[in-house]
Amino acid sequence: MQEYSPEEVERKWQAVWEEAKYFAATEDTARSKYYVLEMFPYPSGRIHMGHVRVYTIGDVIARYKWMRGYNVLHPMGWDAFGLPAENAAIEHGTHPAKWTYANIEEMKAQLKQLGYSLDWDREFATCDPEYYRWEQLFFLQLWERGLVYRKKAPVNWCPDCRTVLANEQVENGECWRCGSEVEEKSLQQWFVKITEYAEELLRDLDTLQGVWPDRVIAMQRNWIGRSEGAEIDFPVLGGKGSIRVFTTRPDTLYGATFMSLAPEYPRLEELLPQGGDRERVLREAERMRAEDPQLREAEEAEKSGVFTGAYCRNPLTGESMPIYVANFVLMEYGTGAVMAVPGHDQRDFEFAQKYELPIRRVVRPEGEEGQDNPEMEQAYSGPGFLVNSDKFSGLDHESAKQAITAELEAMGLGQKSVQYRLRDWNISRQRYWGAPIPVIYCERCGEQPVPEKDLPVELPLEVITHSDGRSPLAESEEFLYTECPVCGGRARRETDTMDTFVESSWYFARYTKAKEHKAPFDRQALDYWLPVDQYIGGIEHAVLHLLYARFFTKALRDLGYMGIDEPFAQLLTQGMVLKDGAKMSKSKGNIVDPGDMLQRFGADTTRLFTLFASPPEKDLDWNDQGVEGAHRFLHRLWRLGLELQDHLRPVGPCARMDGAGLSRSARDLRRKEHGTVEKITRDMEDRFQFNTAIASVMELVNEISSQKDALSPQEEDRHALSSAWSTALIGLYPMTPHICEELWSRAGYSRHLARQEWPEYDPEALQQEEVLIVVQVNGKLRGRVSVPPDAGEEEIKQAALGQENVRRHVEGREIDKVVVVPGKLVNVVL
RNA sequence: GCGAGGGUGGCGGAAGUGGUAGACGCGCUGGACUUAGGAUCCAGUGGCUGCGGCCGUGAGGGUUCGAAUCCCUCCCCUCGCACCA
Repeated sequence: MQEYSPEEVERKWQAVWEEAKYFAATEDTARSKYYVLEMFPYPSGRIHMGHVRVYTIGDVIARYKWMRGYNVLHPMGWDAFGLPAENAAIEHGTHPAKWTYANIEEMKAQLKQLGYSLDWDREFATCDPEYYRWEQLFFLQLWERGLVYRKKAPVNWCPDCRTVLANEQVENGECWRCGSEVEEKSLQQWFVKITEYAEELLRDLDTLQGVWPDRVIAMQRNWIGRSEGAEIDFPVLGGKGSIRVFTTRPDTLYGATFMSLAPEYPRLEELLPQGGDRERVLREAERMRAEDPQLREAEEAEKSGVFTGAYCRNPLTGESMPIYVANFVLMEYGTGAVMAVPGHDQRDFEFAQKYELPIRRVVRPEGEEGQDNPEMEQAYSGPGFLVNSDKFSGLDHESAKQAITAELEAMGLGQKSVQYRLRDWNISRQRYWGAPIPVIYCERCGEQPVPEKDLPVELPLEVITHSDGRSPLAESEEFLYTECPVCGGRARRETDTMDTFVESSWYFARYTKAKEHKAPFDRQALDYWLPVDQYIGGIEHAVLHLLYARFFTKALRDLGYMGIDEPFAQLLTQGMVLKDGAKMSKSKGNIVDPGDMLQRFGADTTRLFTLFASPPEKDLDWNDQGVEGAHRFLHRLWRLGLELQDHLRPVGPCARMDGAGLSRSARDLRRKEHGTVEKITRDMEDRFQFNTAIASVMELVNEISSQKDALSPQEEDRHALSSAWSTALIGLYPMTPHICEELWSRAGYSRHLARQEWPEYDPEALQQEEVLIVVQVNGKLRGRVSVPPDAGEEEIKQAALGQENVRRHVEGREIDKVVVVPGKLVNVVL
């Protein structure tokens, strides 16, 4: 018998699929479309197990949807701009472009070896000017609409990457990419007004409920950080205007006994009274500003501050409140000034204790009636009723928020306000290998957009990259100097490039017509394919790529490019691939290389193990013995296929047949076959539980193995066997397509599995000839009886009570009642 | 602290609406075939047992004829956010 040779089988079928362009999508509006997409890879060199996992999951879905008759789009491309290319260029003396394209070739070959059903006709790399030119166009159009602006601002600087980072790209004060500690720098940067969409980004999360993982929704909600409250003006004594604060607790205004300002508060100096401690206060504020932002922003950090000598007036109590500078007040959030309510805010409480400031209860918890002025040991931030609040006393705190805000509004000293934690997206990067920002600086005319007809602003390829972070663009005279589009005078180009997250914010839309050269999109193709029906990727992009892409979709919609609000109808976040319980890494030396796996076991085994070892969203601990188990199963499948092939008829899966003409074994086999279809369809359709789908097919294969010799040589039984075998191959095909195609053709089929339809099971074939009834006595398992499926309750009951073991347990005792669940069990209660 | 998700054999993991806990696979044990096997095949495999059973899904309580599943109290783990006023 011929040995199973994955290499041979896989090469053969990959060639067949490629030649026939089986997986090229066409805009066929008559058919329902299904767009399945995995987050595209950065071409780092070779693929790793994380790639194998995500693309395998996507491929199973794509192949399954093909079988369900959908017009499937399953494209692939390259997130090709980015820092590693520059670093590699410096290290190996090559050019980022050369390095990148070489990597793409290598990774593409590996993806092909894995047998993914990708539409390679739509492939593109984001570093191609044909791609990023449209991004430059979007930049200009967003700018025109006021959604892009330039400002000097304190930004996150990664000293290792030698570039700035957006807030989303800083994790615990460290660079998301390299882990270096982020520093603060003040630079002129380009920002995209994502905050303009904060409300919509938050609101539309509701539409993703149930189709996106809860935690991703939670993380985005958290990140956007909407807070409802009021802005309140506190007049400064001495006629120096007023200080505006934002608070979520206007109900506690009567408890505001002092004011805290951020050390960066811009009007600080003018608020200080003449003479006295001016210098000392400014020095203290300076010291706080210099504190390590990491430490300063930690909750455990010691609260400290300095009294400014100035006072403001509480607009409702009329009391004067000392103004402090406090290290825990952030300039970036709200107004940079906080009304301090020590009775009901723990930070203010600690501050008040330290500086001996008055602490007053204004919200009394339920059940503490009469205790309006207790000795407080900590702040109370819960619900309750107002006390010590003049005419508002007695109101519940929620109504008091409304009432007090309304009162302030009437006085002209406040109004409702909503604040977000989300900040605008800083997209400037001080790097070479990215899409140039299409802006020209003219000494006379200032910042000017590059005219659309001059796009793309191409990244010059003849440059030298430096290890010291000098910008090659600033050194390239050809790139740098240009004419001002307004006055024609000598002008300079912007030398910063765009954050690479900009490219990945719209690539999914470009696939709908990747070869469109006159515009970013073909509207018809785009409307047909979008949104992505199933998106798959890592959880690490919960507030990075996934937030940016949602924002870009809405922005492009408003620019008139698309008609959708959300880009990804369903999201699956796959778990990590671990080895020995830890993330794979070079330093730990626990890397499993997909290349090795392909060589030793082939694509089908690698895919099968990856899918079988754990459900997609959970982490997967790589297990070499598990891989061998998967390989063993495929060997068994192969041997079985070769043994059966000459006895099979190409009757198709779930073939119609007369149950009465079948032997007992054949009927059992047929029931198993149809039951398997029912089970795996559910697993594939609703929950992407590929591990249990595989387990079910394994059961069917085991059943075929054990029944095959008991079958009669008659035509009817042979059909049952053929049908069951077809179903097994179809069920496994999305996971292990090569071996299944081969065995399928050996089973006598001429049409390939790639074009085969998914079977429909026949509920009648599921009918049991006898059903096993479990018999319990007082809830404990005491026996089993077989009864006809249509047996009535009484009949089942009698059969159960007739069981010998059941009789023994019941003997001599009175039966209280008998619970009969037809088709399932009998419980005799004594 | 807030938010999300989890705790089931030696291991990965199964158990659509409460109804035989442990499917499928790994590992392990015994056997067969073999010069040999880490190949293949067969049988077994939650724990304890006086072989009648008893105990078992993080702990404790509850609802129910019946709970991994529902309710209450608590413990532990993982991830995310965290001085955001």
